[in-house]
Amino acid sequence: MGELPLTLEGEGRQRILAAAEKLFSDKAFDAVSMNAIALQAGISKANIYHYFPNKDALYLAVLRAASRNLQKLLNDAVDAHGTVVEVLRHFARCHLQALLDRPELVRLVWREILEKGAPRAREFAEQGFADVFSALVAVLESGQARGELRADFAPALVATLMLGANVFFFQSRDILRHYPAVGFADDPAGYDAGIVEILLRGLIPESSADTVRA
Amino acid sequence: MGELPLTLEGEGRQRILAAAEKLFSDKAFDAVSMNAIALQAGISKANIYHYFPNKDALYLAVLRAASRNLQKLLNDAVDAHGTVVEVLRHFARCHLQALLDRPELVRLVWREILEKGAPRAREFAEQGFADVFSALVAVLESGQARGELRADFAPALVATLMLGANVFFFQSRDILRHYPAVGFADDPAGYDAGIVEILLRGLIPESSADTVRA
DNA sequence: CCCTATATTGACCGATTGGTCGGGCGCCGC
DNA sequence: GCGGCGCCCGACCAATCGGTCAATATAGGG
Repeated sequence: MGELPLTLEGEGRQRILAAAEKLFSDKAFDAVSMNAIALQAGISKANIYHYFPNKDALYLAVLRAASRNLQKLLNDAVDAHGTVVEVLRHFARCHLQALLDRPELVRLVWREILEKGAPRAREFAEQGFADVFSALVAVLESGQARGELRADFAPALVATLMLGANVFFFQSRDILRHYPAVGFADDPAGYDAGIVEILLRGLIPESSADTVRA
Repeated sequence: MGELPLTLEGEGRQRILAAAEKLFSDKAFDAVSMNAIALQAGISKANIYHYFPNKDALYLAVLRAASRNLQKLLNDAVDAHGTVVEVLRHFARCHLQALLDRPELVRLVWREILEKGAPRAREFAEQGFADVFSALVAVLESGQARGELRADFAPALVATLMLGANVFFFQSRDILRHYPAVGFADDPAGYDAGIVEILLRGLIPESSADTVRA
């Protein structure tokens, strides 16, 4: 018992998980049949039940793995060094790149968050959200403490703004692409560079910035 | 033929549409059965087929109506007067309020946009997006032309940023609410006020704003 | 070689799915 | 009174759903 198998452990299990991940990321839970998963994995439907007790458990396992992988990806975007401004630039770019690199994971997890009627694993999907959000808030707070950023804004609000900018870009990229006025749909790095610059410097010309305060 | 009925026209039809709208906004297409819709509407399943040829047509009709209503709501947020800054403040507040007032419509339309596997009526759902986005871009452009806003940013980028801030807030409000650092989850007006202020004035203290340009 | 444990399968189950059909109910013009 | 027509329903259909089961293939250890 417990001896390490020389042949790939759980090779069949991984095949099933990969197939289910692909299908569940494209279509909703009820729109994906166990037959379709078996077909995609190249095995029989009954064989799935050798590894997973039922459809919900399989879905949960897929979401669990996706959530873990996504969380790891996104956390990599947070660890950076240098001035706060540099960290923010790095975060924005890496965060969006992570989303775009693994769109299946993002769609999978985000759909679970949006679904109002069937919270199968909502708390679990929210976990990835937590770490990134908290880390970003911490960065902003330290920026305020060091005097690199204004002290009169709520860090959580700016964190929401930045995350929202990236998530919204990810979600609506296909729509934005066929707008002539949008030149950044296929240039996520440029998008984030612009976003961060605007956030840092604002939209008001400096000469008239004081007129806003009234 | 064509005589106006004194009794409510399409009263049954409206009942079905309302029931379907409620269910389709909570759960995905395949997760909502015709039986459930009939039950919710208080009629028989067979009766639905007297008004709609099949499930897809019903869903399409629901999405059509929702998209139209949402579009109307959101367009109201755009028409405003005064300085560009005032218009932006008004837009942000009204736009988010519209989303929060009719969450069923938003979820319905937005799910259709996110679904990668079954574009039942994507183009149709995107229609609402178009008007709001264009209108917001126009506002920003006029602000630049009048010199009220800086001239060195892309209007479409800022429009994306603002819409994303609201949509993301709408989507993740339930998650944000149980973060202690977030005080604005139940104060959308305050959230948007903060967003707009940051966008206008930036995060950098004015004294050190020039250090960013390097 | 056999024995055991894991993998894998086709056939099958009851329940539910989207959709159909024939007929009943009620109202309005004749 | 009496057709006709829009509205509405219970019963039914084939197909598919998630899930079960008994039977096989496939290994590796003794």
